[in-house]
Amino acid sequence: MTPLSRTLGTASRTAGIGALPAAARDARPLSTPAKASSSANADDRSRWGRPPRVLIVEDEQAIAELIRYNLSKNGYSCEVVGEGDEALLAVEEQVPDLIILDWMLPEVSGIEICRRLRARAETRSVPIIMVTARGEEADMLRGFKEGADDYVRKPFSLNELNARVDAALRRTRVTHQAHLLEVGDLVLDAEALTVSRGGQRLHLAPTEFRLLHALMTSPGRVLSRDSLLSQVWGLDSDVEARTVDVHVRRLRKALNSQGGAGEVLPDYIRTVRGAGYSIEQP
Amino acid sequence: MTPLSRTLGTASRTAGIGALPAAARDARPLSTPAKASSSANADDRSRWGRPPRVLIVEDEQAIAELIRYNLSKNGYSCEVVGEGDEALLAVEEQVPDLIILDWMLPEVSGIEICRRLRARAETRSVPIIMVTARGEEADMLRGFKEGADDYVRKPFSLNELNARVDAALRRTRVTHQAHLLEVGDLVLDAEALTVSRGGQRLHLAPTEFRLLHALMTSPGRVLSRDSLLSQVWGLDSDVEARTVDVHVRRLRKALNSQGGAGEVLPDYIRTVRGAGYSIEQP
DNA sequence: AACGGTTGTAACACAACTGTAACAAAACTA
DNA sequence: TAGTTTTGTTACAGTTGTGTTACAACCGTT
Repeated sequence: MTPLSRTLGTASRTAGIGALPAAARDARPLSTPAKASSSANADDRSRWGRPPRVLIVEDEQAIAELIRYNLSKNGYSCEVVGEGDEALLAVEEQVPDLIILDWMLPEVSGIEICRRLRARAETRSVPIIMVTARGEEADMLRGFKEGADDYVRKPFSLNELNARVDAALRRTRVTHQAHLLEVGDLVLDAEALTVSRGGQRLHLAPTEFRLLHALMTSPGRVLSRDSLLSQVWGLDSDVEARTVDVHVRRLRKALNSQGGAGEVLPDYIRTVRGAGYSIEQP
Repeated sequence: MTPLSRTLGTASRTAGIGALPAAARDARPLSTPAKASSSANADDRSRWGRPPRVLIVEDEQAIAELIRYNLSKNGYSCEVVGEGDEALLAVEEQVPDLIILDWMLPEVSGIEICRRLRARAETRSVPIIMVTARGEEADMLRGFKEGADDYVRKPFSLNELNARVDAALRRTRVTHQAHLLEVGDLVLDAEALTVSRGGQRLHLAPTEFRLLHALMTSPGRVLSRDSLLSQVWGLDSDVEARTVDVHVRRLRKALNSQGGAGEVLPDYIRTVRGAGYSIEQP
């Protein structure tokens, strides 16, 4: 009944620019294009909604501290324990997003911890990065065999460790944040903020663009209206779920009506009744 | 960039990872099967239903051959290409389960390939292991940033490579296959919410889909109408038991009447008089 | 102040889906 | 074989979910 009588909480909405306006200035939380920055910091924060939690299991204080400092600097939340038992307790209390595990521990061996973690359902899929003294290949193989995800030799480069931590965390969230997304002949460039189909440039309104971006980030997967609302409109928006439908309609129109002619192309967006929408090759 | 460390004999590997619960925030009651497993190779075969396919992108013939030999010996199916273009073509033709990518390629650089692969929806989640000459740390960081999953320095140990290949595939299995249910040539994807028989996509109504999902969760097992009612309609529904029959009928129709023709395929759903229904290969 | 592009909502139309009842056809029992 | 129980099949009316359109508010620009 009441047409937009409410005040927009944030005045941060950008509208019409000529060519392809978009979310550039519009600091929408979840539509951030991939940044060329080195560590995944801001990126990971937005993906988890909180700094990823890393558990460091390392008995040599100096090294532990080094790792902790380094990761903290990159926006991770770290906890350090020096012994295997403590590690298991810490995990019991709160399951971390990633574990950095020294192989040579005083009491319970790294391998034992690894095995225990893999045995439990809650921790089965938590990535484990082993750290061990130089080239003990047998150890390394053993570690992989027990279900470790990655392996770093001491002495290691902090950059390398960072990179591996980022990679491991990225994997748990399957999507790699690339700035080019392709599905069939649909190409979305999250950096240039452009979309084209079959080489032909399309014009999308900002919301349409973010919607398409959300869909193309996980192609084939069905996204519910709620999920899209939080991705496209932000977690704290009071927009009706049906609004998504209208924007899907607009997006479809923009994608499928090539040129100005009345011709209609096959549809990329699939409606899944009772569930939501997904994008896939028609 | 020649030397490799010697080939250690053993091919013994184990992997003890099960599936992790798939979060389906959209649909109604869904549950995921969890299987236990032990041996990696036999396991990999059974998970994929075929030997995992590995694409090796490496211009130095000797090294390529060495890797190929080694992986083949361990039950992987390998394809070798020497250039970036070829790699992209090969992937176009058939998406491999894993890619081993040399960083230093003659024409198109490894990084470029990596980027291209990450852009395309079909290859976005294929794990990539980079291989590069001695500690070019900058390269490594770059690689991870572009979405590589792992990194191996030349000269590398074949055992290490094997271990990393296994670990990467194990991860794919965990994250990727968790939401796939298969019975015969029937495949249900709980994430994409799709069902196909013999590769042919089928259309199911929501209730039919949930019903099939319930049946496929425990193939071969007979589920009573009550049990199906609670799984599909929820524990607190006041739906007649006979309604199940009607939906089974609809589901059968959808599954067995391929295409639009009048032809009828063998039936996957078995009626057990006095007990209920079960799904199994016809 | 007017304007063109954009956005969220409401309202209606339409197609798809759902549960039930009723009858037909098996399957079992005696 | 006749009688009984269980399942298959069909039709239908009510319900729900989506597509579509129109519209007023909004924003930045002119």
